[in-house]
Amino acid sequence: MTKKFYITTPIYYVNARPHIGHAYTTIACDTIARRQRMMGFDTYFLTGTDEHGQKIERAAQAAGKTPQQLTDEVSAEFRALWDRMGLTYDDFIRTTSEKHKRAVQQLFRRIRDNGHIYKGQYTGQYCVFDELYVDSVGPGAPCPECGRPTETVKEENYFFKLSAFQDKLLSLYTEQPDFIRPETRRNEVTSFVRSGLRDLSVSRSTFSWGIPVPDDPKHVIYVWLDALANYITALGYGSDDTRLFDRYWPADLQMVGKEIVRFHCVYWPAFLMAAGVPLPKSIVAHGWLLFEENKMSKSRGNIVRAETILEVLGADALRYFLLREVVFGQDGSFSFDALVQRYNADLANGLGNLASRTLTMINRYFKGEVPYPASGQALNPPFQDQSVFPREVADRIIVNYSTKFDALDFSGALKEAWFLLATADKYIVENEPWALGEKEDGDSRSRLATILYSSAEALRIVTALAHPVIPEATAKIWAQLGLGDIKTFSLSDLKWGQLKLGTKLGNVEAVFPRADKSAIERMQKMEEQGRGVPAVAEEKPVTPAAPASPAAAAPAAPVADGKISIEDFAKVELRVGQVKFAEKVKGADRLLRIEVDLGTEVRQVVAGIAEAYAPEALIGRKVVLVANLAPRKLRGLESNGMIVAASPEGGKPVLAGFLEDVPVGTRLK
RNA sequence: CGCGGGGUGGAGCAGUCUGGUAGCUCGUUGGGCUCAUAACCCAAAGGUCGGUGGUUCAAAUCCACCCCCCGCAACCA
Repeated sequence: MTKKFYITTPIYYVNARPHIGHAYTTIACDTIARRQRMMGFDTYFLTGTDEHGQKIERAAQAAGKTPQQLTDEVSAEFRALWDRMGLTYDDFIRTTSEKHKRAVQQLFRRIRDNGHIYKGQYTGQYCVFDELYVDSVGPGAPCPECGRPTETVKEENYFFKLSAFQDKLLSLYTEQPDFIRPETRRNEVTSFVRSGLRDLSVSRSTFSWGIPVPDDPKHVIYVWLDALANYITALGYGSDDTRLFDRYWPADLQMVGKEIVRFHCVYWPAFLMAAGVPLPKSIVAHGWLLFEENKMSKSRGNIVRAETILEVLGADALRYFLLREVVFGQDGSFSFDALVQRYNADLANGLGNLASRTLTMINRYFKGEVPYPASGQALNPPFQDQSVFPREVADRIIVNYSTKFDALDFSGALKEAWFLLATADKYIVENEPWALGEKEDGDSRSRLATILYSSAEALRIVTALAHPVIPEATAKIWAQLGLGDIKTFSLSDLKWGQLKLGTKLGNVEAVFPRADKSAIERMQKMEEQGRGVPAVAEEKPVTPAAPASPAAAAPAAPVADGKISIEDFAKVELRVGQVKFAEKVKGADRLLRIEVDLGTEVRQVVAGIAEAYAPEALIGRKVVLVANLAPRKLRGLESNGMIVAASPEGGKPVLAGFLEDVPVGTRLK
């Protein structure tokens, strides 16, 4: 019986449009899934979208859409991008599907019937952004996760007895160390659980965009319970047809971003225990992708979309870069420069060039047929040592590659494979096949045959190993080697010497044309054009995982090219004001309390410019004020407007002003 | 005492858990080769591994203290 392998990505929250961070997670899973298939495992690969919750409800409202319309759109975008990238998921689950909804209710019932859910009263602070209850803080306190103000809620809720699972979870982490990888994340989770777990509210009655609680439809089920369940509902848990569930559950590997480790490593196993469902074997957390050392965020305007890279360099380039450049599990850095450099050095000059030189010579010297190595087997030829390819290097690399790949050290595994490429390049130069090609004698011919056979064999092995990572190009090289469809090759059989003599080569052409500087410029330009107006303050990093991106107003899709209409601009009321009074806000480094005369009234504004301006220097100065901004409390002081300043990256703010005199109160337009 | 991540040749990083000759990629310089996508190969220069102290036969690695940088938050409507 073949062994099965079930792998999942997080389901992506549809409040953010897909970007390179989502792609990173999904590519990693796709690569693992491809390798498992090639190794002969019965593999099932799940991804999808998470579509419920208050954030979505509000975002839809802001965009003038129904929640279903919004989620339909964004979910389709994810799916379209995955298809365009050729990702080999077996199912794409949506939490708004009927199948999922019924199954989640089924799961809820099971947990409740098992006595792990009770009804209680909750009064406290809630962060809409993180869909998180915040314990032991006062009204208006900032969310400990994201810092946004929490909202006070008072509800009658259903509670899950999470506290009862503390010991079971701790022993799970101890007895099954691979349950959380890498180790640093396991330590974090362990100390979190050890510090004590509170019962978890698992229903909401303040909004309706969710799955109704069975027998009590005033409530909807907590989005995380809803979302996490996707991993089993997609397999048919809680439905009439549980064949997939029986075949694939428990999951072998569940990939998550480091920011949602807690949900997957604490809540998820607790829910499953409560329902009497077996636990997944391993939750693997990866790091974040930074852009040129900085976090990607909408407000920075430095989010990179996968489409740009696909367009210019292709999916393989992106896949290779992400898996080779980033040490898996740690944060990694993305930049167009680094991408193009990797592409040229490793793919064009490395794999592509070895394929090109090897295949060209076989075509030229042996009319396109893989030549017979000397002495029949080529593997023990009578030449001086350097004519013999060091096949033990190949044997060792096949083993090392597997070991590292299985430990999820993609970068290390690829390094191994590329060492074989370098070995082959060196081997070719040392043996100068082009010189032998000039000669007609039998010895030269058989030496030449050995050399080219060996080069082709090294190429074949690297191609097979790299196929899960760069599927398109390796499929082409495989065909150029005359080996047909690489999908039919069984990776577990890979070893030196399998290349059949006399194999007729396919058409040879470059698989990785070199990229020049214009590629970088093109990608940068595409990103600039693709960027919309930065949404409201949105500082969450680009993370692939579920509730990744945020802010209610975010997906209120701007006009296609990111421009706004004059009407949109007119909504912002900018007026000239004069500073009447300014003082430092006590206990704050950067804040000034400023009274600004608008002609018709004097406003109190709190501005974060104390580092750049002394209070007394501001008095009498004319400034530009956003006059119709909603009031906001800062350090306990109400701020009624925003003073406009240039905010250089990393520098101090510089106030906007006028070179000529303007009357106080004048509107800017 | 806010949380987290870092400080290793010019650049970017690995190595730190499990002490034992400091490694990789790119770049630079010189040379070789011409089969190949101006690609490939060889060689060289370049590091007191942030600092101080400790443990040890031995410290980039373990311990203590300190300095600096970057996110995030407090306070940037």
